[in-house]
Amino acid sequence: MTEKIRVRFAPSPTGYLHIGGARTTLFNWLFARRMKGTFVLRIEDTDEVRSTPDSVSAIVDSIRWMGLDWDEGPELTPGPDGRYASKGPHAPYFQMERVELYKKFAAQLLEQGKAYRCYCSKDELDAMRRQAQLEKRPPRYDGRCRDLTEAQRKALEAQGKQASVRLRMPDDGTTVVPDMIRGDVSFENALQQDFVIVKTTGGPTYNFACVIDDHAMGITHVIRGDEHLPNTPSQIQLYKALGWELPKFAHLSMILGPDGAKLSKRHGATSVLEYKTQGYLPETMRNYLALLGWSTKDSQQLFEPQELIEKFDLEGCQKNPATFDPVKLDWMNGEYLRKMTKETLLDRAMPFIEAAGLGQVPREKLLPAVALEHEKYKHLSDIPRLVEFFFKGVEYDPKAVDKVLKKDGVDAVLDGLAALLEKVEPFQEKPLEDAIRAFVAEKGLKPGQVFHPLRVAVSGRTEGPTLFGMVELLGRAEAVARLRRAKTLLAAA
RNA sequence: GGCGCGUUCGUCUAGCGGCCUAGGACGCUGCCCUCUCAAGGCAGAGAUCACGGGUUCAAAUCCCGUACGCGCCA
Repeated sequence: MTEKIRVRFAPSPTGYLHIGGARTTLFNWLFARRMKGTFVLRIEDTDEVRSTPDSVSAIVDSIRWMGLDWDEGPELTPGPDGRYASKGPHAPYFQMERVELYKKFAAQLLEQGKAYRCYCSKDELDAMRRQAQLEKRPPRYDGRCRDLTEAQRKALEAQGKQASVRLRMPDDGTTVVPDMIRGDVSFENALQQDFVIVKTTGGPTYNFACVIDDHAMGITHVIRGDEHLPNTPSQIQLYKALGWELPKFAHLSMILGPDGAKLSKRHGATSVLEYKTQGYLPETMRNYLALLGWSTKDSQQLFEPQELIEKFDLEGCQKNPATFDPVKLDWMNGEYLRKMTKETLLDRAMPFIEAAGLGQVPREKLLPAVALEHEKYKHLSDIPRLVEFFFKGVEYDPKAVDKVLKKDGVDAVLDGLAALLEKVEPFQEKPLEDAIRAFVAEKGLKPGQVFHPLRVAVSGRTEGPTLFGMVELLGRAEAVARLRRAKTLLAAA
């Protein structure tokens, strides 16, 4: 029996959950579910100025909207004070509530001489950096506080100097990052600097808190974005200094915008929740994001939810970055929309239908209207836009009127049609079609000469659902009224 | 600037030494279906596998350089 795997997603609550974070969450979650392991959500809120409770909510809501869940981490909803409690055996899962732990290990490292206090001020460090650059040396900390004597430290402290704590890095050799996606990546220790683990404020740095928690929480696999790869040798030295076993690392390639730069705001929507409001489905997001940087041997595109879990593996992860393609996302969302039953489709579209002011329309009227254009939707938000003419009255598209209605003979056609629709019995798709086709033949016209004006008269536009189904759904009174209205429109022109 | 990562159709990717005249998907083009728009079906265009050297009987696949892109540290 192998060790049970434990993975985590560890966002900083400094904004919404963006696409890249969502993909990292998804991969961790898929891996955990696939391996029957545990998925931990840990909030890295050590950046006191930028972290906000709202961001925690945004992240929690985003992950839940995607249909993902965590086994340990914040509770699903905040308490009365707006803060989230933690659930799970390694609680708390907010780093600000774990500072005692970091202090403890910092003290231990200090005591063992594996870390030391550094009294350099920001100005001194800046000067050091400039000097190094001038001399064309790598701009790294020179280790000047490494071997201060007790007396020297006392003196500096007497001057009121604040100390940070730095980890002593090896002077030579290399640190190898064994990565499940990219293989062994090695870094020369001589080029690494003694990095800060505790800031002058007393707070832990990202790299420090991260290592302490990953170990404390029993994380076996660290699956995270590529941008953390250069941090990893430092973290590995920390594991060594603490005498801890390394987790397995897997660094995911980044997601790029269409211009090849890291995906960001200027490329359009980057927040997961924006995709929700734009009418994308969580299942689409999961499927699409899974394919950004991962694939099966046969390049399968569409996956059932369970299938995605069963087929996901780290071996299928891509080393090179992927460009986010909104066009393919749209296609995929359309696929998922088409796969739904019309009932489900309507249920899922309800929030959008209500937002469009159609909440009062009875479900039995909505359902056939929505179903009529089922294959056309790419977003849930398309639905109200495409069906509202059934319920809100016609808005004539001037172009359609010009092109289709303002033609010789249309006037008579509309008249004839109105008279015809008064009589067709029953007022249903098939009898309507038969009657109208008979009308076409009787008048010696081509079908298009009747169908197109009818469509525009009744819906206001040249494209839409199947003609006779649409007329049936409109009902006799409304259809006739719209034909007459279109006629007056013509008369006015 | 240093270090690291990456480079297969416009995009996502398959490929892990011979099955590749480089496969699939989105998009694109054409045709079919058809009352429009879609959806669907069929067909097609599209990648000298970044470039240059090696290694090998044989390289998209292995090695070394170069270029470009990106990231991290500042």
